[in-house]
Amino acid sequence: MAANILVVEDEPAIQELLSFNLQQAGHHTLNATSAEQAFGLLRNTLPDLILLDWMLPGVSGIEFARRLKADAYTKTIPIIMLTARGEEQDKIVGFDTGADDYITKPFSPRELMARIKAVLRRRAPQMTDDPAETGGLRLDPASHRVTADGKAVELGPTEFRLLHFLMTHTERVHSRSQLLDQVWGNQVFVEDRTVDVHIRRLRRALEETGHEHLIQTVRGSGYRFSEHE
Amino acid sequence: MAANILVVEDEPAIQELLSFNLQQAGHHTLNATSAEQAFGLLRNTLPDLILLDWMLPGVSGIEFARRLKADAYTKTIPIIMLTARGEEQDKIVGFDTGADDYITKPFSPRELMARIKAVLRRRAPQMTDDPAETGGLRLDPASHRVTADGKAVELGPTEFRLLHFLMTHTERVHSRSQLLDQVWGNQVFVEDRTVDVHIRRLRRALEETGHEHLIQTVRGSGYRFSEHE
DNA sequence: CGGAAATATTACAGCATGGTGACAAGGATG
DNA sequence: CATCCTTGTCACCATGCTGTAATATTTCCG
Repeated sequence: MAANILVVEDEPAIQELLSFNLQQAGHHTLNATSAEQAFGLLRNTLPDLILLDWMLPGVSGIEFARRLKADAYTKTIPIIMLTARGEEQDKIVGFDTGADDYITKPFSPRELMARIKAVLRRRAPQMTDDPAETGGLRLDPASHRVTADGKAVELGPTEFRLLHFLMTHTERVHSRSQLLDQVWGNQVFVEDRTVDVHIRRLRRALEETGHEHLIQTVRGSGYRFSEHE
Repeated sequence: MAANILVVEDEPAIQELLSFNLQQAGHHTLNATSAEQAFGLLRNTLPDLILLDWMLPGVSGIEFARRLKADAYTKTIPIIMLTARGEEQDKIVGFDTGADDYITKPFSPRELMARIKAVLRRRAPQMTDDPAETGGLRLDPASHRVTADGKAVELGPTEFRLLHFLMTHTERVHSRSQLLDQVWGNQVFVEDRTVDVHIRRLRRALEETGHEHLIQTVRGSGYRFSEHE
């Protein structure tokens, strides 16, 4: 868990309710009461998910979502729409703007949490605390442990995050800059080549148990985590 | 157990019934017959849980709950709602205000106690008086005693609470700020590094019997209680 | 085969992080 | 009032982690 979630909601009571429940679940929250304020916050940090009220004073929620999806920097951020109206028509329009999910008031906190987890699982599996298990490796985010065939693997913080991302996005090539974005964060300025070094460190740690073949180089493209070959 | 429970209920008969059962179960009770009176009591002490009647003269129970959840000082207190109406609609609104559970009159004392225990366990397992036992350590909240392989361990109050929390949430990394929230309380402002010092004090106390390995550092993340390694 | 481009590997300096002991303020106790 | 205990903070130190650059190796292609 531990995602940064931006809540855009003008009604203080609901704002409070949402923030409280999110924090209870271990997330960090950013709060905005209008689309304008939200844009200001987005200039500093990009959240992992946005909870967005349908109806907002000034720029409406739906217009806000449209703008986010039009901007390359923000268009990948998952959005969950909140609305008082439960009409089918609205849902369709909501999805059209790029909302990833939809929840109608009144809702139970339990349901909201379930949807958040579902969206994060789809868009950013490494953000949840579900254990990942592939090719003899097991990585448990909750206890922050990695084992290879049952034996403990020692990793530094960056290698841990790197492996976590790779294990939740297997059988896929990731370029160095994609890895920097996903593992380091999209605002960090670091040499592309630095990725090579951390891949090296990760491989060395996996050599202990002979699992280094899981981390594969794709010449000209990047790296891949794969069970095959 | 031994939690402080605030009962907000205007009907004397039910008030009496609740208080009696709660005290029977070893809890301390505070009584209020209206939301106004309850607010007065909250200025002095924050209870561990609130039993709240849905219908109250003056400010209604649901409005009372909403206000509690809007205040940073009280918003973390679990609330169990009492209502005569068993309609589904009510339940949904109840959860919206942040009530943690729901019970409809008439109810059996047995059921009520079970729900109270469940809520306390969910919100703060270390608040129940179930003894915790792991890796040779035994911590008994009721007698406020800790033993390591049968030998007594001397701990200060903070170290006791810290160990209690860790033993009820093992095999999991806790960041310093999570520990501050859970062990110190979320209204305290204390340096993150203070946690280190108390971890040190806890470890030193456990060194006497060679159990200090149970408290593990996860560099860059926090601390963990674990039997392994 | 020769050479260029891409990747692997190593070394290292700077920085971040956690461990530790000391200490003063505050509270409880007698 | 004196004393003891607890608590939070700080300063200092040791260690681990990180990014970069320099060097070695591999791969690809004419």
